[in-house]
Amino acid sequence: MAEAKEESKSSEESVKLFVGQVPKHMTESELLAMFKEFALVDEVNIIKDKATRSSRGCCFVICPSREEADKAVNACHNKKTLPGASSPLQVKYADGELERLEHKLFIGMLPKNVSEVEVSALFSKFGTIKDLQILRGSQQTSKGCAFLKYETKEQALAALEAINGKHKMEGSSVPLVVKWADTEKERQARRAQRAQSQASNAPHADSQHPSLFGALPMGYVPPYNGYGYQAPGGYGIMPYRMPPMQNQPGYHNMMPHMNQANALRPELGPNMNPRNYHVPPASYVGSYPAVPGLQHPIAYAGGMISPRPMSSSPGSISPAGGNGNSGTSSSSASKSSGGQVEGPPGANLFIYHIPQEFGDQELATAFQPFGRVLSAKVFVDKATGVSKCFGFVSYDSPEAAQSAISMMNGCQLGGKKLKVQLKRDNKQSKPY
DNA sequence: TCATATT
Repeated sequence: MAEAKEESKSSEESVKLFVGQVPKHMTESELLAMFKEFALVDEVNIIKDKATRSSRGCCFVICPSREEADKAVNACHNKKTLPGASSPLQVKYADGELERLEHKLFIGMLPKNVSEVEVSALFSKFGTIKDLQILRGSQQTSKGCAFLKYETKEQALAALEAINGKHKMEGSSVPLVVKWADTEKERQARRAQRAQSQASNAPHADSQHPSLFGALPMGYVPPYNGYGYQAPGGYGIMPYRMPPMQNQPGYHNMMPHMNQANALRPELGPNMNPRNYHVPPASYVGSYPAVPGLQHPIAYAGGMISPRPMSSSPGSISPAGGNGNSGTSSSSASKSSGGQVEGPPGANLFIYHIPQEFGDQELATAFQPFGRVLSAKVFVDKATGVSKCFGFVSYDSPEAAQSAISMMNGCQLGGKKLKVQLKRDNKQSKPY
């Protein structure tokens, strides 16, 4: 009441939390009310899909202080499951937030023989050092870089500006590098970037000098011309100014090399692998409606699927009459900016033991013959981009899903047998 | 082995 209207109070000490596992139907006020039971909260922002404006199932929560933020985290993270969610709330500092709060510095180009004491002596001129660690390898040998935390951002900034590129430690011909430490996100990006270039380059190309590599900043451009250390060893700085990472891991571009996999690509056609193309039972062929480019749904049936009589009406596998599927695989399945499209109850499949090299496209293609595929998603590890070998396929009808189960469950694809089941249903029937 | 998503 007597409280002044708090506009955007994104002050230095307010803290942003990221919250996952938020049911898409919840509103910001509902969430605000809920979080206020546990901590002071200034604001809740639901994260929405740019295109559809619908909730992406997560939100940001702004707390006035770190203490309040911690209260919210401790009370909610993995502790509460909101109605309709499949797993408990995920409540954590938003990307970059911890780093921003800690004003952590990275120090590079340290001579290997320099110890904590010497680093401390130099940097304590700018403020009280809260934390300092020199990175060391197996024999405790210094990696030539360190992380350092001050109590305040101002102290860190002062040190950064005074020392970066300017101060040479005794016996060193090269000035120290001081920059804001990478955020977790940047580290992940770098990791993924490296994994990717490793996958596409010859394995001998990675002979970077480790300490130099670690010292080179990715996003930070110093206010002066160069660091001074690029000349001596002839190491160019240029390669480190990388473009934003490509989120598509290299294997997405790999052609599946198994013959069965090729058979899954209508655009390649079964004739690419005549030896692997098995003529399907006539009854099945006859019952399958003529769809351009899709006339070989049984290609992978060849010897792989136990020839079971189709007990359900053959018509039920019709891919949603007259869809605009003009032949190639890349049409209806992969659309929709980010969010997965879910089909009606009973039309969504969970699939396990998907071959490692399959991506969304390949999965969609594999399940296309049984009906209109609304979405197909293979799950990949966030950091490495490696497939987790499971995923989801959604159809527009339960009949299509049943057909896919009967044809594809137990089907040997790659090394293992597919497991194809109805997706578990998390949503409880709406109470009114 | 069942949707991990950072305005």
